[in-house]
Amino acid sequence: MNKRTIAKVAVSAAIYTIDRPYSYLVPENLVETARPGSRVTVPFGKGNKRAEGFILECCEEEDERELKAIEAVLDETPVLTGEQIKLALWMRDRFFCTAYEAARVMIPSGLYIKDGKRKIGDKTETYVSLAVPAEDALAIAAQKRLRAPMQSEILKLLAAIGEAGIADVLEFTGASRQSVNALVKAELVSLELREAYRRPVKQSYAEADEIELNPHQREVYDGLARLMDSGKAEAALLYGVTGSGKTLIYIMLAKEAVRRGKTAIVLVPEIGLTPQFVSVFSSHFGDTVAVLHSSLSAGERYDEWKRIKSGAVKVVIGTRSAVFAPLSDLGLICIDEEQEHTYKSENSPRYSARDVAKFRTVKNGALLVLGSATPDVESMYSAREGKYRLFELRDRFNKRPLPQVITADMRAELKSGNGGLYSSTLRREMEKNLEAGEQTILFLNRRGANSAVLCGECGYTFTCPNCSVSKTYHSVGRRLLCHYCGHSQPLPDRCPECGGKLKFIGAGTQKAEEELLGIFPETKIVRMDADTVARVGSHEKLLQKFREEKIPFLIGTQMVTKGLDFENVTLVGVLSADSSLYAGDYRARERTFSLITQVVGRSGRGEKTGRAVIQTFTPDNEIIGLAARQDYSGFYEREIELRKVMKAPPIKDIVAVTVSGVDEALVLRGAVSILEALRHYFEGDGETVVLGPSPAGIAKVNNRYRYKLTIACRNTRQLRDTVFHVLKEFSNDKTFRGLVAFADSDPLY
DNA sequence: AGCACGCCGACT
DNA sequence: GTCGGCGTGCTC
Repeated sequence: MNKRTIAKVAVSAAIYTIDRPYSYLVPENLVETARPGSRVTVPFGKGNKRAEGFILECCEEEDERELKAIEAVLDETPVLTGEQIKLALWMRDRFFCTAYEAARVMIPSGLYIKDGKRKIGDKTETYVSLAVPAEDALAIAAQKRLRAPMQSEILKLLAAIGEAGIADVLEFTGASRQSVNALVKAELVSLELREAYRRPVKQSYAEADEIELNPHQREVYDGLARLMDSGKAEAALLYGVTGSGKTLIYIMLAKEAVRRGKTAIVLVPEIGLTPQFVSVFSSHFGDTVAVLHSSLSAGERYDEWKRIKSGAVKVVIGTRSAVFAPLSDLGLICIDEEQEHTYKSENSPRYSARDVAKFRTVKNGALLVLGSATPDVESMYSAREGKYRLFELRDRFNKRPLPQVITADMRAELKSGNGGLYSSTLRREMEKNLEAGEQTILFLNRRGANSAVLCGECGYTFTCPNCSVSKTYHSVGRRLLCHYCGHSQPLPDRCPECGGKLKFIGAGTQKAEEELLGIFPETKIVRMDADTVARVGSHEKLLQKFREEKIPFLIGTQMVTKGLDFENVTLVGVLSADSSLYAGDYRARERTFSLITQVVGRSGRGEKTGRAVIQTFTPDNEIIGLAARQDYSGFYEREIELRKVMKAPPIKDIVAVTVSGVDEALVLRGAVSILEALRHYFEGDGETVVLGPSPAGIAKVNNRYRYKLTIACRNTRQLRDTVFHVLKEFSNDKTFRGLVAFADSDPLY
């Protein structure tokens, strides 16, 4: 019997219900390069279609089984680390995805193959260095001063700094490439072609002063830093009101991790927050900071990833997927605003960055810090149960008092004949601010920033022909498009039904701006929505304008709630506090509380005390009252009681199963069949409840109807195995041919 | 999912 | 006789 080298491969063509490590023969000539973590191409299925895969494991086997062979190895060195391979297999079990899908989110798309060639090439740069000792170089420089002044300058520069990129050398000395060539010929300097990195971060940053923590921050920092001593994995919830200095704690902890030869990841909830984090971290960590998020160009992302893998990076900052950064010796992961739903992926792999972070910190004996001003009820519950260490920062920076909050009753406004967006209370406060030359932020509690279009005469709306949603208007190219399937059409001049005039609705920022101009005709306003952001290029630029030109008003949706730190903002207006309250899911109250609390915290971050006006039609609503008082613990106590009654998380876990297909009746029958199968398996276990089917939040996407089942359970290995089993049986059931079913742990809705 | 194998009806 | 319909079952 002969010994063969076998590779276990995660294959791209394997769908969820048939996914497992597939064994392939490693041909003699590939034994050297086929290593765990490398990508390969393999034949798969009856037609031996070419598929891509990741090698999970290599082993020697005495086996007679007829095996197919690996076709080609795509990487000279493995793209996945050993830890990432383990993580991919864990994600497969935990998030109902294939190992290939899990592995694929860990590597930059720039690595992907097109027409047999990599899309993104490696960038190289020529480096110049001295070929002789520095003293000799200086002596020669002195000789050459008159005959070859440029060469002389280059030698002096290199004697001072050792080596530099050729572009920098030429720019700094004003020399031309000929001078460098002459020096090379004279064997005084040498050239070297080196891999260069496309950097998304500007290279120059002022070095920061030492951070000085106040006694309270110091105490919290010491407690957290002590957790790093144990060498065991630890998880902590850092609960600190807005402006209490959580970012300083992250920086200090990252410094401590680096001092111990470890590395750190800092996650932020949205791209808009990365620039300010990157700039403050760069001023402390210089070039050893890398940034990862989805709006980097493919080249930048690829290069940051390479730089991280090379070991040159100590601190990675980024959004959700940055949790996969291939850092070795990970010592710390901080997740800022940990309650944000953006940490959960809505498409496969449907992972939660918090859970992935937990996995990685446990595997590395590292520290996990979840930071928030309004922690997720589930995280606070874990902290109170002793699963996380709890740390609190109670004081705002410089002991600034919290803003004074006024609730404006919009019912009363309506009765007294004010049907507009601004209450008399808010108008009065805005007037005061205008007079005092102070700035105001107005927050519209709406999701997203795009607007829908309807006919002002017959009420015709533009709905997507494939999905059950309204199309949104994009000023770029003046088109209407569907966010779910991408269906797009030019905006007609008139209503296609009655020829009436079209009206823009939606986020309402435009309307809020118009009405505000009606009240203060002379004033300047910065409006932040998809339209204006697209026009100026980035929302950074709009904020800069607001800050630098001291524009009196900033109007926006959720993008104004986070991270903005403007000293001169002393008033915040929440125009419609109620609108997120009645979404119907168990997280609606939590989202509303968190949103209002955060936006109110934007006020009064400088010397002057801030004010906030919360406008509501339900001033007696408990959540609005609690947010107005910034009373998180009051909110938590009530909410946890409700969750106990509702058997919602954290008391129970939720796993959702979604069934989709073109034929709505069949989808419904399929969902019922899964429901019955699940109930059959969970019969008599006393804690698992299966509810549904109900139409999904967006009932139709891409002409496919979607129905959902909700399993309230303990999300254990055994439970997930059962769900997997039921989904597998379902996919084998011919009566439901054409339907697709998938499961999601802790879905958003 | 995607593909081949296989067993029944209308064609040269 | 044979081309091709899509029902069935497997994927190293």
